[in-house]
Amino acid sequence: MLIYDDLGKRIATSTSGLKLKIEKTDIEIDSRGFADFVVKTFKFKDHPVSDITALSDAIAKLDFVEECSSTGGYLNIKVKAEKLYSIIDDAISGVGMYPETFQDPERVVVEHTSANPTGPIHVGRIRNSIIGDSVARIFARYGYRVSTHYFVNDSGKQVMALYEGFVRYCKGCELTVENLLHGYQEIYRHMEELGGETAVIGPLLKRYELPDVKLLEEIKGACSVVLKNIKETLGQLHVNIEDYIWESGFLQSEELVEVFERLGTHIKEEKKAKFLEMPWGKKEYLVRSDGTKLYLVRDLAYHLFKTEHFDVIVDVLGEDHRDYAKTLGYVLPDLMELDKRFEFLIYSFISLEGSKLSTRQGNIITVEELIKKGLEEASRIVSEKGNDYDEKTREKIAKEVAVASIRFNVVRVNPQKAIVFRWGEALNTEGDSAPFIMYSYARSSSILEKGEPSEKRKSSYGKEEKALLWNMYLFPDFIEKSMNSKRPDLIASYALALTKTFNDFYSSCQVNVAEDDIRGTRRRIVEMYRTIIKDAAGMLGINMLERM
RNA sequence: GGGUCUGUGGCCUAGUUUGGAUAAGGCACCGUCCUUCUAAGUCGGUGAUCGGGGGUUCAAAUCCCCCCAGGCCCGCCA
Repeated sequence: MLIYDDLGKRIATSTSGLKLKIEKTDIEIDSRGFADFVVKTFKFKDHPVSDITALSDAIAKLDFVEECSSTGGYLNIKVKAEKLYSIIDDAISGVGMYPETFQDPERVVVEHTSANPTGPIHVGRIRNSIIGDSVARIFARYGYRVSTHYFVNDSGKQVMALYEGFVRYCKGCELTVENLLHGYQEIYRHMEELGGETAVIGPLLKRYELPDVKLLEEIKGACSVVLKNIKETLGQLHVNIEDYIWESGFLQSEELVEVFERLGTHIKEEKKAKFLEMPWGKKEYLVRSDGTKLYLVRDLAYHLFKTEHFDVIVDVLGEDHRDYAKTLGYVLPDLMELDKRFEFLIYSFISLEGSKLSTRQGNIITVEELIKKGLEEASRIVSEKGNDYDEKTREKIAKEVAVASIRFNVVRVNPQKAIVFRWGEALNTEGDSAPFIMYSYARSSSILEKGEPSEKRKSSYGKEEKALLWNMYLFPDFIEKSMNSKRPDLIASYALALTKTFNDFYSSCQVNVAEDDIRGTRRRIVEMYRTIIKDAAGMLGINMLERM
């Protein structure tokens, strides 16, 4: 959990002795520029005006309240800038961050990406990784003990097609991603002439479940090659997944046995096939008529495994898995009686304008390609700026800018909303973008680097200083909201809004040329901003640069 | 066909959970500001009956109903 001086809560508490008591939820953060906090008093119709006045007076008396005025059914509360300053200053002086994180004993696992290792990761898939990685970072920032998982599918028809395609169309070739992908696309192109999926993959499935250890190893080997490529790509985007859990590991596992035990009498049978019946009428199959097991079983075993180590299990899934998530959300707690928190973060797809993304059909834009173009674009911009940075510095700037831009342009959109991939937007570096944030950070670094420090502090604050302090004060609120709703885009909007208020401050408040007390205060405000914006960007996997 | 999610200026996005004070940003376009700490920036301007229609309410982008358009799902695939 987060620890900070919650002024809204203090206002609510202070009204406990009044006729009109308000809750923290009655105190809203103003978004229209009337005040800092706002209370909608028109909601309290059954209270006489005198109660509202008493409420207003009580709030106005609080030591951190600058002003509390009642107008047109609203209570507009303005907080003292010096209070905001000291709240943030104290936290950063004490623990180096605002707000402070109190380690929660609950263990959280975020499973994300989990793309079939049948080819390089493409732009349609990357949203999963970016959202998943950001959510994991936000949970960790909030105070949970977080781990990340990638569930590697090396047991299904797709990977068998990958293996078989390589054997048939690339016999004797070197085991590379390109050759594997070629074989994979070829086998799907010729599937009809070969007699269909059952004829081609069926025999492999049987051998797989025996299990034929040699086959298992060979398939896993093929998957490893592709997975290595995926890992490298993810790493470039600062997505580092802690554990890769192999699906084949559950084939003969204790967990798999326990899944069947726990499901017990819930399992129905029809023509030797085993299935579960959902309350909404759907049948979910566990075992085929020929005795081979379906993905659901292995995934249930994997989830059982997760409950042995974690308290909160978060799955990041594409919208095509919405119904599947509903199934898991029912089977795990209700049929298997697992008493843990299962949460599903469903996101909509990134589509290509006019065409559909498909690894099988070869219609993809790979993330490698996206990063490459992003790097070229960023390098071009860095050169154009005409700074006197050396080659190494330029490369570093271009790399971080490219990665940050790509991540930001994906993460800033509400996961629920679909994204159409457009090059111009994917690599956007102006306006509402990562470089806009990074640039203001670089400027703040420059301010601190150039001027003289001062221990003196001033006692009054200007409009822009106050606005910046207020927005910084609100940081914990946004961390909480984005954690609770599993929406990293809220952190992205926050970072943009905070940067805008910093830019206002920057353009109207001179720091280094000011008198000692003003300079001392302003430099400290700049330090606070740097700490907070870097923290926020960090939750989105964006690394700040001291200069750019 | 059934289910589900989405629809906000020319384009992209926030606001919808918990209905209220001028619908907020960005891109593009027009104009402003580098002899003040980095112009990837700043300031100003043009531009929205919030998909359409009904309803509830003193009050609707927000809640309810119907319709339209688009995404996704409806496998003994994963």
